[in-house]
Amino acid sequence: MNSHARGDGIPNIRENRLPRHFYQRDTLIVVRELLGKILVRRFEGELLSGRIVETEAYIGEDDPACHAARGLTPRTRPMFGPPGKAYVYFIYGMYYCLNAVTEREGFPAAVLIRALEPLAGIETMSARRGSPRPTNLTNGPGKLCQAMAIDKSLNETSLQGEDLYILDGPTLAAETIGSSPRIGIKVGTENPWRFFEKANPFVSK
DNA sequence: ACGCTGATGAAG
DNA sequence: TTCATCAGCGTT
Repeated sequence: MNSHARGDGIPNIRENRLPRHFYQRDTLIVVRELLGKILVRRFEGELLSGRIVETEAYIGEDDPACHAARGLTPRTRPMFGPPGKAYVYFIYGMYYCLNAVTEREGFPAAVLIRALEPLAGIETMSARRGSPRPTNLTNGPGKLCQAMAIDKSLNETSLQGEDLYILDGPTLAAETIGSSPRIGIKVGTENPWRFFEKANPFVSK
């Protein structure tokens, strides 16, 4: 029985979680297919969720913008590990960023989740963000982590677990996906490895 | 355009 | 131990 055929009208959330093999593929495929999927965070008994509308790919030790370009260190270890786990890092002294680890174990790569379209738990997320407008809640990698209470305690946790996971959803049509160089980096700008849903107001600035 | 803020890794 | 760097954000 699949998740749409339970007969009780309640989606089978567990079975809808993206499996590990979704992530164990070419990062340039995963970075596009993650658009439209649903990021879910269980926090203090409440489910906070949002539809992924912007992502970036960081691919291997030869990508100068990838943290793994300096090799295996304590910080970058999650990217060298098995796919389907979270890589959460602290940046600029104030913010966290969430990545989904991709590719086979031993090949360091990940997809940075840059923006969400808020779905559930909007009241809680607004309060955590200091009550900004809905379009200013999760339109940036640091903002969405603040809204969803994602910090280093979730580093290296499975994305098929109970506290943080990504649900399957319809893959976006290619013509609705835009791309550009990645944001905030000074190297690797020749690669247009940022992807976003065109004309979506929840994409970052 | 700039200041906030602290982890990170390289240099010494 | 110092130092430069930094995949961000908010305010100016």
